[in-house]
Amino acid sequence: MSFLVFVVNFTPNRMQEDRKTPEMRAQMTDIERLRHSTAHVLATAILKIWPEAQFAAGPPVDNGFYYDVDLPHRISPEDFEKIEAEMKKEIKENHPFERMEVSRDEALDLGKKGRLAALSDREQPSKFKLEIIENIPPGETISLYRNGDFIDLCAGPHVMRTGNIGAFKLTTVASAYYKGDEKNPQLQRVYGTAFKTKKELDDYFGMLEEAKKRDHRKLGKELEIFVLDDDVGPGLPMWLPRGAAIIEELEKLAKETEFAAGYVRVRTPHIARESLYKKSGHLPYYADSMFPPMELKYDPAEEHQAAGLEATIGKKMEQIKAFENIFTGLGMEEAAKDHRESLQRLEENKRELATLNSKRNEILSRSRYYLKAMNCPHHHKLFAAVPRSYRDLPLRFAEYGTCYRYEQSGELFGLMRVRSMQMNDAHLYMTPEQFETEFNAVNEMYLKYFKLFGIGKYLMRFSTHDPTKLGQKFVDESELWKQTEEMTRNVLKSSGINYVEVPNEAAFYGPKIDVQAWSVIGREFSIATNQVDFAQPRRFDLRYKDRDNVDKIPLCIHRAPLGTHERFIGFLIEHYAGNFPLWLSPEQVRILTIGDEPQLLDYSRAILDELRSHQVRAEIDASTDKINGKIQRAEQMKVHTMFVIGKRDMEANAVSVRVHGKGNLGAKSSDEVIVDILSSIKERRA
RNA sequence: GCCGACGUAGCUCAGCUGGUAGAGCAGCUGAUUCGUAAUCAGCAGGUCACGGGUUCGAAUCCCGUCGUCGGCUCCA
Repeated sequence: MSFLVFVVNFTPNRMQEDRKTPEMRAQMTDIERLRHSTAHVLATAILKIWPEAQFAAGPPVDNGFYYDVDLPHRISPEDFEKIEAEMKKEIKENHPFERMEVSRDEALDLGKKGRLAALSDREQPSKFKLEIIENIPPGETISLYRNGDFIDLCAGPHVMRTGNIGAFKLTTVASAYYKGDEKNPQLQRVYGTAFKTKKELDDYFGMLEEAKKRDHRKLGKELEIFVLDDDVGPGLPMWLPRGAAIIEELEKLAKETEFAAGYVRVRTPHIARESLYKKSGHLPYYADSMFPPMELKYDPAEEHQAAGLEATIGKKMEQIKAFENIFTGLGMEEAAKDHRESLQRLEENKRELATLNSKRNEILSRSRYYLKAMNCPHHHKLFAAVPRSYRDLPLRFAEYGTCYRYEQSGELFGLMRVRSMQMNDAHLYMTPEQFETEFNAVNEMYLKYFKLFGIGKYLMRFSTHDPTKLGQKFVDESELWKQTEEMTRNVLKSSGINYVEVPNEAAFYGPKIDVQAWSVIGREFSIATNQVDFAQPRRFDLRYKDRDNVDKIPLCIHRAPLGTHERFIGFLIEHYAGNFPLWLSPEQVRILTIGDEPQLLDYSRAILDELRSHQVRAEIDASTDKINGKIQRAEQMKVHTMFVIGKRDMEANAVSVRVHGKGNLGAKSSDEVIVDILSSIKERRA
């Protein structure tokens, strides 16, 4: 497990993208400094091969560094050898990294001459570097770094000499939008990594190899947990029996936990009319993430009505046009005088038209159905279905809801990013006074789960809104945003939970907390979420009657401590490397018989039946393979416990126990072993 | 969605610069009766992702589509 450490970095990416002050840069660790210097050497090498290359940014990142370059030649991994050879030369020459401080004008002058991020003056200016200079605040020192002929605009810091770079390797080339904005052109991003010694570099790649063995896509296939089939569709995983078994266990866990915490379970359909998502406010903010709607045929009455409206609207449009033509011919002021009556009628028509249009839209909207991308609107309808009193609150609706999101094709990734998912969802409705207790209880639920699964490295991200994006990305309720964010921040502070605040990442309906964890592959994922919603209860006109006999709007929390089955199990596969604890193990016990004598088989089957009668997922391998072969196959499938049963065991009323990863534990009384197994499952032992 | 790479039997992979497919494992059949990580033999498995094109001839070269992967953007 120790090799997990290298991927863990508690700084969220988004914050790294912010401009670093010179003070922050000075805090660069030794390894970051080394990698940053290697990025300069990379640029030097690329320029030796392609002098026209234009460089943008070249920072150190979690496991290495990159440099963004604009170059007509498409750099491919086949070019790496050539580039690395140039880099080695540069390192061998052992140039010092010299820092030079220049005035803004000197910097601009060099940039215009194409001398920044270059080996010499060039015809084309260093366009990206010039832009960076523009963005350096007035008071700040502008510095250049030189190694050999290469001069770059750079705040540093660097290692002393290129020769200090002990070992490096280019890893991949990908594209990246300039400044991370989709609207900007794409640059080529060359990635590499560097270490002080060759051994550290080799160890790093060794660790990557180890990590690959845990990849949930690889293990998921080998262990027969899930499949993705092209005919079913991209991002639509199907669960094989072994995967479904894990799902069953997670649901059991969630249902027990939620029941004990006072939740009640509800069930809702997978689709809903467009009108529901108009009401919830999802359509303007979320439509891109939803599958396109299904259009149903109107029923004849509605169709007739719609056709009628269409005709009426057409007529009105013509009338208005005719009036407008007249008025523009005469000039409005005169028209108003002469045709006051007509003008009034025009206004009337306009109003009528608006009404008719909205009626027609409503009819159309009622014939359009969406696959649900979230469960909240359905749950809100359930809240509204029955008159609620303050005595009913908090009310906690839980459902393992099935949702469909139309994720962009490039986002799909094994089980971690899919288009169909089942969420450990619940919506909690409460009075403002109950908020703190409820919110805390949800956070505690996560922590309890994480302890159970042995998830030690995680980060709570508190996402808030960006006031400049009210009405676009976030509902336009400035005051309520402030209030709920303040409320949430206070709860977090007083509970003492560690968290980082991430601006501009809230849900459209309110601030949220995501719990981020790292897969062994080095990717970060939100696996759990806890979101405040002040917007939807208003939109759905949810109310409860308070003590003072006044209708009030409840506050809502959306929460999913176990996230979705897809992502959570993807995460668990990598977390456990497929070696699930007994309670989660898809196949908990496999009985391996030595030989196939009828008496022995009877004895073995009786034990199988006993296990199954206690809901233990048990199988028997009564094939004619040799015992070593049976063991090999069971071990490969990572079956948790094996009962090896031969004549000797049968005569002693025993089984020989073998546990995956632990080997042969010797013969034990079968009754005792079963009791042990049952208690391990019941207690969900690690 | 964007840029790039890749796509050969259920799985893991061979298949040179074009001459119309091969191994191991898994599967099936039979033999083997074996005490803690593979008993032996035989059989069967492929429209080389899909659709066009170049060519006497395409798994191999070109174009397009789909999918997967590495990133970017986005997210549970």
